Amino acid sequence: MAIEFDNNLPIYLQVMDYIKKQIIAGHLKPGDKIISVREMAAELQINPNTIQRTFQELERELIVETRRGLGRYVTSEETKIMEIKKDMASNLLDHFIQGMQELGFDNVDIVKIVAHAVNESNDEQE
Amino acid sequence: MAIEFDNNLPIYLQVMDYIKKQIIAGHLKPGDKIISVREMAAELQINPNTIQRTFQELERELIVETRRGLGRYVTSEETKIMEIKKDMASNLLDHFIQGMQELGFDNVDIVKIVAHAVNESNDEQE
Amino acid sequence: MAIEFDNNLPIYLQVMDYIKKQIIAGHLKPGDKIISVREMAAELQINPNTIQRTFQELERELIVETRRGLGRYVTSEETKIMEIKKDMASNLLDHFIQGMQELGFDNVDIVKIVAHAVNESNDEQE
Amino acid sequence: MAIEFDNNLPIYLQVMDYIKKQIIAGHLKPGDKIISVREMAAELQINPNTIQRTFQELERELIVETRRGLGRYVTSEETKIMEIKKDMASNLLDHFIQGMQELGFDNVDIVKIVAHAVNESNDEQE
DNA sequence: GTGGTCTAGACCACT
DNA sequence: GTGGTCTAGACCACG
Repeated sequence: MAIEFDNNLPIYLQVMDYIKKQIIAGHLKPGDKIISVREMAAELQINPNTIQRTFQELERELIVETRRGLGRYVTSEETKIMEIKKDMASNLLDHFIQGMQELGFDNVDIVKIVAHAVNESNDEQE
Repeated sequence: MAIEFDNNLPIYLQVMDYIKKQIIAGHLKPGDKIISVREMAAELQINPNTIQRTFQELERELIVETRRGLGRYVTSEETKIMEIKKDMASNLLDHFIQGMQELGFDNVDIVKIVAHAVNESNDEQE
Repeated sequence: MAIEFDNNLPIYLQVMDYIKKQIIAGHLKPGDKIISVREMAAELQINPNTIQRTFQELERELIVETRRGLGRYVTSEETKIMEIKKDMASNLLDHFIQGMQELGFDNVDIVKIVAHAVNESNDEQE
Repeated sequence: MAIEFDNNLPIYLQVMDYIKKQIIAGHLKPGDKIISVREMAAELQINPNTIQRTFQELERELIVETRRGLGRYVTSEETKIMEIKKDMASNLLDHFIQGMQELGFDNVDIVKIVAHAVNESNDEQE
């Protein structure tokens, strides 16, 4: 449950990312109640206000909804969740490929490198 | 020549990255003289203090060296440059693969997605 | 029967307004018995405590009176009701005119705009 | 420069409104530099964080833009400003007319009342 | 000097 | 108990 924080990025953004991934991975399902701000703050060892900020932003992105006095819930719109997954994947991909190209790798290299890395990670799993 | 800045990341880190990529891509060669802080500040529309900070860090990483009275130069150690390239590529790769796995893509998916994206980027270039 | 709540305003104030309007519009007449807190809470999808608070305030404003063991009733003083109507209208009017003036509309503009809006609303009704 | 705050509405929303009106009224012109968060906080006797929140929202609405280390500026897009004016006027109008209708005033009444109020305010000015 | 973020702790409306 | 807002004061990156 602990997040490894990157000091160069606002915490609330990193927690947003963390929660989005929890949703996409299915650990938080559409319509699920989300633990309270105070609880999550305690678990992640972060100030409640920072968690509050996190959810404020997630709510603005329609990923989460608040019910007065009851708590917060994951949006029940499955399409929204698929959309987030696509967006996040697409961002990762663009960032990676553009970065590799700027480092002078050509397309063939890039595919090879990924294939190789993936095989290694396979070996580890076995 | 303008960098698109991400407001959520310190500018000096983004400029460091930019310069490293210039070196690795060969636009700045080992031993090359680097333009002055003021010049670069003007080009990138950034405050000279921030550029100064950038070079301080690059110097700490032994990528750049200052010769008193002469200016700043790219390190002439080619091995150092190869090392940076490897580091940056490795960071990109790890970040990408870890992220994709957290989103629930398996290894086969990941390779497919990259291969597909790379082909598209080929088409654009033609 | 559902109220559209403005999240930025206390609910009990919004329900007070709603009930006052019901009285003024004649849907609740002087001396009428008011449905129970529980019933209203269920209808408006609000917690009974909040409805309770609403009536407390309405009682303080002498718009509603509690008869022990019998329930709550709309005040039977017609003058009181006229007074409320005048107050609410006057508040609406002041708020509107002051706001429009702050936006730079002069008096002639304001009358024109209202006349125009009212005609449109006429058309819709036909 | 002092705002009369309504205790039932978040301060940051009231300050947002205040600033929008300043812009629409021309006291803040497109492209103008806005006084610093700390300064405005001192003037309005509000905590700087609350002002910060105000501008965060105004920036999201594209009414204000931030230049790193330099300060905040009113958007230079005049169309945006006209748009805000129209929105705010339209909100005021809708709120007023709907409210009056709910109080049982018909369209003719409403126009009469506004015309009368406006004449009074004219008399005061003379 | 500027804005951006974070912590700490408080009060409120609502369930 | 929940979330929403506000205050107070701190540190950081940037100019």
